[in-house]
Amino acid sequence: MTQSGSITIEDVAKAAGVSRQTVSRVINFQPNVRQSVREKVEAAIAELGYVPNQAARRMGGSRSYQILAIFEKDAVGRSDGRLPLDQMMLAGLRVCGPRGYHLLFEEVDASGQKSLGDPSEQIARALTSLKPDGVVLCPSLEEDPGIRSVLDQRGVASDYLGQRSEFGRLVPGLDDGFFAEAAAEHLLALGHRQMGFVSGHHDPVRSARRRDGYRRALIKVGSRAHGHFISDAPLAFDEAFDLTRAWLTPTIRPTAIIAETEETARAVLRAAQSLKISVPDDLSLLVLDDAPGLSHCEPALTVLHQDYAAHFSQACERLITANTKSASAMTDNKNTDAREDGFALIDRESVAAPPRNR
Amino acid sequence: MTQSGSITIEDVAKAAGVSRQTVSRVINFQPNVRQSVREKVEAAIAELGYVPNQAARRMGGSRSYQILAIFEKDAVGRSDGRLPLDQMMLAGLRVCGPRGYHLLFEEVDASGQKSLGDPSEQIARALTSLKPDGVVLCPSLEEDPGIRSVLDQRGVASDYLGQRSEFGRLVPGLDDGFFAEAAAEHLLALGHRQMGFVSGHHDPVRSARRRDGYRRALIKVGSRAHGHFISDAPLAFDEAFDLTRAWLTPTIRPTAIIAETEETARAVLRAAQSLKISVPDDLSLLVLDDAPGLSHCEPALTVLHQDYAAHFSQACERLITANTKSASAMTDNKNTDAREDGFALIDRESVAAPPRNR
DNA sequence: GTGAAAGCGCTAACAT
DNA sequence: ATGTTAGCGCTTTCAC
Repeated sequence: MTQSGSITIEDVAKAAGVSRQTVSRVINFQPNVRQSVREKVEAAIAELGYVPNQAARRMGGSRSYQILAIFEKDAVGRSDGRLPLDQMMLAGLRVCGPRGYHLLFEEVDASGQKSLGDPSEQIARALTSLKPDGVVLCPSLEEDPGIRSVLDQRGVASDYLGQRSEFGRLVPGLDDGFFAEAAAEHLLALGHRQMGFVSGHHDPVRSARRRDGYRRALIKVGSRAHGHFISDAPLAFDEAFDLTRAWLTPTIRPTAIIAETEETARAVLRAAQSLKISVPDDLSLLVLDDAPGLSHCEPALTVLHQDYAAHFSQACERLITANTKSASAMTDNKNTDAREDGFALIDRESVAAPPRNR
Repeated sequence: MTQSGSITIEDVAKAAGVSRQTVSRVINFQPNVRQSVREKVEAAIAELGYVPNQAARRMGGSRSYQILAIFEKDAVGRSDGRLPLDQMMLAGLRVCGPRGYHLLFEEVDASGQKSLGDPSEQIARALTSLKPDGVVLCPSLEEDPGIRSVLDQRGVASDYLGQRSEFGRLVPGLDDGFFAEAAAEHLLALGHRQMGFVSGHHDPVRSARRRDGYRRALIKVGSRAHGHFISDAPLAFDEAFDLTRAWLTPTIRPTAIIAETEETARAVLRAAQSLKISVPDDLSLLVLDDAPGLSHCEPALTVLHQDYAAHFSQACERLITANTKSASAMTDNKNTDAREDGFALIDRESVAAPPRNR
């Protein structure tokens, strides 16, 4: 069926009795091709099993049908709130594939490798080698001015996971503050007022933004809990365990705790168990980071998590759309910003109303 | 510093006062360039910040510097023993990047999508579009004859995660039998004889191979436990819980259990707890699948896991090496097969000698 | 609406 | 050991 010696656009042109150019127009969905001709070409394509050669497209034209995702070495992984590269990739693949785009990942290592140069040089190299149509900068690379400027200089389209407003301006990057605020408000709505926050995130800056969001939510309803029940930095398991025990021992204690990661959540849970404090009857526990094992805790832990995969695929989509649009309509990108919230609640068994409300 | 209008091989040639071809030879580490000339060219490259254009290399030559990893939709993820795509990608990137290769991932969906055609057609399309130098077929795609034959026809180099011997012949694919055998032997060496095996793997075929390996190990030492303490199919949490309780209730009961996944491990642990059977004092628990939360169980769970990332990066490496070799030395690939075992023990707290041995 | 010509940046094959 | 000549398969630009 499929022949071995590559089938080129030339072959299709010949088979359809048209010029290469017409075939090119058809495969690129460009105008100025009569319907009848288009159909003839499409038939020839189907019959010959023609598939355009990616490298050749890049060579000839201006688009490369490649989008490049760049992430920081330490920012991806399976613990402490790191990015779920696997899920992001799957989501990205599913938007890129059908549109004929390919997705490439590149890791940059900020911790000064000598031979490779600094991160922006690494990226510059990748850009000239690959000439991607767009790049997705994963957190917290979007905050690196050196990288941003390389991208700008080259005029490479870039996008990010989410955006937030900072000092009244919209800046790229996840809105961790809003996210934590939403988490707190979820518990507030249930009636909780004495509410704790245990940090565990690998990125102290993002973690601090989350604590701010949590504070805002509590201040808004006039609770002073944020003065008492909050860790002032990301904690490891043992620290989180000790801190939680300290919170839960006195009579006045939180009725709900937000744990930033799987690890801290397990610590909180164990601390509660050690004190015979029942979850969720006496204490609600909300985790900001999902993991498969969380559904097999006793009780199963309720999670509100940032949907990194959705954020990522949306970034890919925007990049592709911008690329396609500018090629034809070139409508001004007024940045409609109908971005989703980008987080999702998985309601399991660890969150309930506070005791006095029942 | 770095100029915007692309710097090409031509620019370097001019700057170094040589021909394009000589520059090409230098960047490809080919022979027949005088040391002095080589240095002049290298200097020019460094000065101009030249980086070869990937697409152009593909167009001109026969190598594409791309390797394509293909996986099945349902075979990757974070539960039930699925492939850790993120870790594989990182490992792969780290071998490909330094050698100038790029890594692409492609998902195939066996569950008959109409528009895309069957898996081998999807792959055929990717192959003609990308012309990768090699492809890594992830489990259990290596068992699909249709896919293998597409690869063969096109003469695309392919490699796999591991290999095992089957009916006396070496076939591609992970050696799950040997792996489970090793797990059982680890416990056997500690003195366990009554040993259970709880399946939970998403792939029943691989799971069955593991159970066989476990059986072999027990038979080898004359234990009959494999007749009693083994699930006959992959189990979900509740089933694993019930089965384990059934095993642990009578007087004659296993002193060790191998759980295939995080989920089943948690089920076993809970079953033991519910029966007040202490782990590891009365029961050892060995898990075949790691997850971050496993180190925060009570007790922390000991894991022996297949190192998919290592398998994957080794496959990439072999592909690249073969590609490079054939370009210069073309030594016959006698398949030295110095492949690693490809699994690793993470010794935590859930495995100990059986009670009677202490 | 369609076609012809001219590259894109590189490497293979062949000179020299 | 080095240079020259052809392309690779596509898109762009510009004719028609």
